[in-house]
Amino acid sequence: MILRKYKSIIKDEMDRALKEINFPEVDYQIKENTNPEYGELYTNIPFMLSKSLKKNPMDIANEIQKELVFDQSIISEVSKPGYVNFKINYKNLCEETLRNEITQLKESVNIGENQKVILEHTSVNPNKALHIGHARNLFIGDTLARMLRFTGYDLTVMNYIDDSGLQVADIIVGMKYGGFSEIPENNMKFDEYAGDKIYVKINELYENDKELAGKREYVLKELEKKSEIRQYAKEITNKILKAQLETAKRLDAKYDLLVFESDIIFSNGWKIILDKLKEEKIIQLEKEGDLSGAWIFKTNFKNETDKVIIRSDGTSTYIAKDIVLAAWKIGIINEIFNYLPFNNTELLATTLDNIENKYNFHNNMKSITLIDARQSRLQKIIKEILNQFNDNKDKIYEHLSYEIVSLSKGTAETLGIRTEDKKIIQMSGRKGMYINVDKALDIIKNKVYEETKLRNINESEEWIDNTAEKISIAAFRYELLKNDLDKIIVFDLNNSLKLDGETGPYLLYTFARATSILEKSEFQPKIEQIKNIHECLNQPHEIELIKNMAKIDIIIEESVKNMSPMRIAKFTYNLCNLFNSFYEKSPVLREEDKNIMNSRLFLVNSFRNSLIILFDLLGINYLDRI
RNA sequence: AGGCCCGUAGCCUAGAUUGGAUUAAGGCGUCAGCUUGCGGAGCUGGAGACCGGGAGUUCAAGUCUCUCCGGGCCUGCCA
Repeated sequence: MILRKYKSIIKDEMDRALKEINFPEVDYQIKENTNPEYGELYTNIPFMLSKSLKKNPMDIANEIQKELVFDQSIISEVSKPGYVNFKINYKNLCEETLRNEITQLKESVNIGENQKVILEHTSVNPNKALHIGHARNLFIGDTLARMLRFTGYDLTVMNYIDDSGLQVADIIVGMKYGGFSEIPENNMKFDEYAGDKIYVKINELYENDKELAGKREYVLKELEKKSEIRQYAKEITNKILKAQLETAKRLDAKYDLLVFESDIIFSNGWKIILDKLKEEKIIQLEKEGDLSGAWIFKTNFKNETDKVIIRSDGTSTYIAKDIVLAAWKIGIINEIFNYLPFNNTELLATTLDNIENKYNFHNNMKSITLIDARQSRLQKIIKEILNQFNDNKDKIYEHLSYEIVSLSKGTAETLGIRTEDKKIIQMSGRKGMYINVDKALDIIKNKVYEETKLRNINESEEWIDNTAEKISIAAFRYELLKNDLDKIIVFDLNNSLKLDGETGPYLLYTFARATSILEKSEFQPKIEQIKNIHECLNQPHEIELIKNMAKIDIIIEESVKNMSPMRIAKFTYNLCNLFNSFYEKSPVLREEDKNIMNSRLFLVNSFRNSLIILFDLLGINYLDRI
């Protein structure tokens, strides 16, 4: 719509010109300039051609530039060692940017073209409450989901529920044989109760109670049969899951589909996959050695040990279920589930009940699985196996990896964790070394509540509480999104209580400022009523703000292509930063020249509209006042 | 031991895809300012980085290659 449009106009004309002068084809790009002095865009193709043409870049640049023909909105210039720069007429850029409309923007960034994609995130074992590491997964996943939908993908967001694993078994052992009550004490949230009170304690008890430890193996086996214990476990895990989903809802994450591991186990999917694996000789029966009698997958990777898929006793390993799930996602096998609303909500869940199937979630063009970096090896193996199926053609299975959240030494110590000489502490659900999402949020909220109250003494208790809740979530969300996926986040409670600088509250504050101006102005000007808006908004800080707003389409496109929520987060922060400079330097309501005032007002309104779009992508609820 | 990831001011973090042109950008902290002015959860300015070390490729390297150092993770017939 804006800068992206100019980029493609320039690219087209460049292509034409290069063909005209008969230059060899190279894969070049139109890039953004870091220094606005040289114009908005440039190309470095003269350098790329310099060698093969045996000419110096400056001459090539001149040759190209002479051939280029644009209308008055674009000026091309050659500068120093051999760049061709493109300056976009500020009048055009300014007017087009300020007229930003969401429908137009969506159209211009429609890179998905309705392609069917499935995104899995969260996927926390239903035996404990979400901790802040899970929150990172959830925030990244939910933000990606918003980005993919915005750019026109036909997306399914799924949450995988491992309801038959060892971790669930621990809770069942605790309740059935360990003497733990099925009802939490003091109205504790059920997921928190299971995780904090049972999971941690039962693992301690195993140390000295061999019989209890034996029960765990028994329960685990029963979970894979249609047994009474399985039925019981289903009830318990559903209660935990509901509690987890309450937290997810508080964090503003939305899912379309829950896939239960137990439904994979009891479906015919595994049999189909197993036959295919054997038939296509992807796995093979080991005849001798340590793994004798097991079916294994030999990896191509250097020095990797072979992966057991079926144990010598005939049972399947954990990875087997993942292969079925992955194969289902990209349509290597047909639909194996039916679907029912979960807990009477809009959220759907898999079922094997024989009902009419109105939905179809398998067979996606692309599958994105968001799991932390520790599972990279396993995911690599799954991808490798999928690649070997004959009927896997052009489908993409992608593991989107992100680094974990660790605790700072100080924060770990406040939890009573012995840190010894370690600088950062890895969380562990089993050892009870973690910070619950709800608790972390409550701590942040207490602080935000005080700050909000100070600034809004006349507001109702309800208003303050609701506002504090929203600000806290924005703070938490931004905190976990602003780093790139490959960076470990060291979580420090004191640090996350910061409400200024590059934070969620700063974004909300900026939004409220912009809103406040618009509320106080008597009318909203139409751009047609303003004379020469580009001349009224011609101070450096105004130009910089507008030019950055013009980049929104490019940023959204790049963020999606690189699966980078961080890029949108940083862009939004930068835009707010520029707006606050504008706010200090260009008074709006106090400006005496009516035309200038209206121009600024119009800018404020456009900026606010841009923020609404960006906040929506980031999952931040905007507030007109904070 | 092998594989993957990280290393940018005191601390944290950007610097995208495919190397490109200002004094390498921002936040925290620190120092100095700004409010009878549209919300100070803000703004302006200062100090603070030879981008972990070294070598290489290139007209051009924070960015690519190699190597070394430091840190993290993974490597189960557990899930």
